[in-house]
This record gives sequence, C-alpha cells and structure tokens, in this order.
Amino acid sequence: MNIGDAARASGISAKMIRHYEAIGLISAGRGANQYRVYAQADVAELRFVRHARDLGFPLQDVKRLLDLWRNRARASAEVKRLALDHVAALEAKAKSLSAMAESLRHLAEHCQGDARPECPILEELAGKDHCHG
Amino acid sequence: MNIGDAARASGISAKMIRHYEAIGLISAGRGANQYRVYAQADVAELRFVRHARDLGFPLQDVKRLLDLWRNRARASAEVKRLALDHVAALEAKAKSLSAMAESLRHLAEHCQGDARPECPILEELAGKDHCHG
DNA sequence: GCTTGACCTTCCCATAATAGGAAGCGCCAC
DNA sequence: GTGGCGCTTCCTATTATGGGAAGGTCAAGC
Repeated sequence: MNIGDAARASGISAKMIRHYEAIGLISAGRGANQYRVYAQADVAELRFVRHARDLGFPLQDVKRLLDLWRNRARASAEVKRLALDHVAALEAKAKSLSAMAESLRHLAEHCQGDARPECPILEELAGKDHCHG
Repeated sequence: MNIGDAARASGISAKMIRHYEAIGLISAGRGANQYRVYAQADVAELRFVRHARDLGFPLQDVKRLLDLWRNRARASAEVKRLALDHVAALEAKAKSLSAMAESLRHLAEHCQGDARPECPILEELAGKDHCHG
C-alpha cells in the first residue's frame, strides 16, 4: 500500500503522514522505488493517531499513547493519568474561552450597534487595567 | 519613554511591541539614538491591544478594532458585529473542547487505572472509525 | 577617562499542527 | 512512448510568542 492509499484508509493526509514520520511518531517501509509502503498494522496506527488527535491530544501525548498501545505490558494507570490530565487541560481551556465569550457578550449587550460612534466595547478595551490579573 | 518603560506600563513585552510594530499594528517614534520613543497615547494603544488580546481577539481583529477606535466617525454597529462574531467563534471553540473533554472523561471512567494492561481508552482509540464524522 | 551594567538595536531560530506549492522521478494505460 | 497521476524532497506560510546572539548607547561610579 502506498501513502495515498494509507491516507485514504486512515483519514490522515499524505502530507501529515510524512510529517508524522519525520518527527518519529510513526514509521514506514520503503519499496524498491523509494516509495513508502504501508501494511494494515501501519494503517491501524495511523487511525489510532487520528482518533487521539480528534480528542485534542497534542502530538507529544499521542506519541506516549502510541508507545503505551504498542507495549502489551503497560499499566492502564498510566494511560488513565494521561487522559485525565488532558481532560483537565481541555476543561481549563474551554472555561477560559467561555469566560472570554461571556465578558464580551456582556459588553456587546450594552452596545447600541447603530450608526453612532459611542461604543462601550471600545470604551472598555480602552479602559484602565482591571486589577484581577 | 523607551520600549522597556512602555512594556511595563502596558503589560506587553518589549519583544511583542517590536513585533506589533513590524506587522503594522502600532507605530513608534525614534530618538536620535534610534531607540523607539513612546508617548502616553502610544501606551494607551498598547493597553487597548492587550485588553483585546485578553478577550481572545486575533491580531487581525485587533487591528480592525484599533482602527475603529482611532476613527471618531465609526459606527458602533461595526464594532458590535466584530465582537459578536468573535463571541460566536469563542463559543464554538469552547463547545468543541468541552465535547472532547466529556468524551474522554467518559472513556477514563471505564478504565481501572491499575497495573494491568487492559484499557478501554486505548481500545477506543484503536477502534474502527465512528460514522458521525 | 574607563569600566560596568542596564538598556537598546537587529537578525535568526523555535514552538504546534497543518497546508500549499515547485521540481523531479516512477509507473501504468493507451 | 507519451500523458497523467502519484510519489519523492524541499521550501514557505500560517498564529502569537519567546529565546538568544552580536553589537550599539547611556548613566553611574571609581
């Protein structure tokens, strides 16, 4: 199987498959023509990577998860710790974004949104520093 | 006022102030020694930028907001539209991250997290594609 | 006057993940 | 044997930020 087929089978672009190889995440054999060659097991790894990426794991974590997956003697505690740490990071980020959205939405509610120049949004952005930072 | 003072007064690193100048976001005068010179009005602009960044606006939006702020003939409708678009983007991103966190948390709940290798998290990541994509 | 140290300058590199494109070669079908 | 598609490598861009080197400037102190 060439890289194009592996891309279609895994849902990861050929571009990214090469990149993942360059950074040591996955590997591939080479045919006589120097084309990368993929077996079903390689496609399974690529799909694993995609699923982990879909859950927002950074590639560094994906690498660790992949190593754990390959290692039959792993302790599930290690996987769980990685997962829960990532859950915490995701929730922190989501909370931070929601807080920004809420602040901004409140500001926007007080803005007339008409042809006049008066705008509490700009006034707030121009305002003095808020001490809770 | 030199760049270091402007940095302390605005809460933006000197590094970033130079960068903002390079991309045309803000500007600065120059002294006889080629050092950048900042007045209070410049610091006010830098603070404006920081507040907008704190609300998660990308620099491209910050530039537009800054232009609106400088323009006394602006229509607040334009500011409001920018703000509400950004609120929508923030909420979409937050929702996406929360969904990831929830999925992963559910998976982790089913993982024993002990010394044994069995792990539903890895099994899920290794699993076949889910059709809702 | 000369040193020291803090500050400034520019320029290059790095991060994280993905994508676009160019130049060149391989392979299959017609 | 050529056209077209797929593969190769290498370079560039994105977004926002930071680190660091090599060198110029200025003020204080001896």
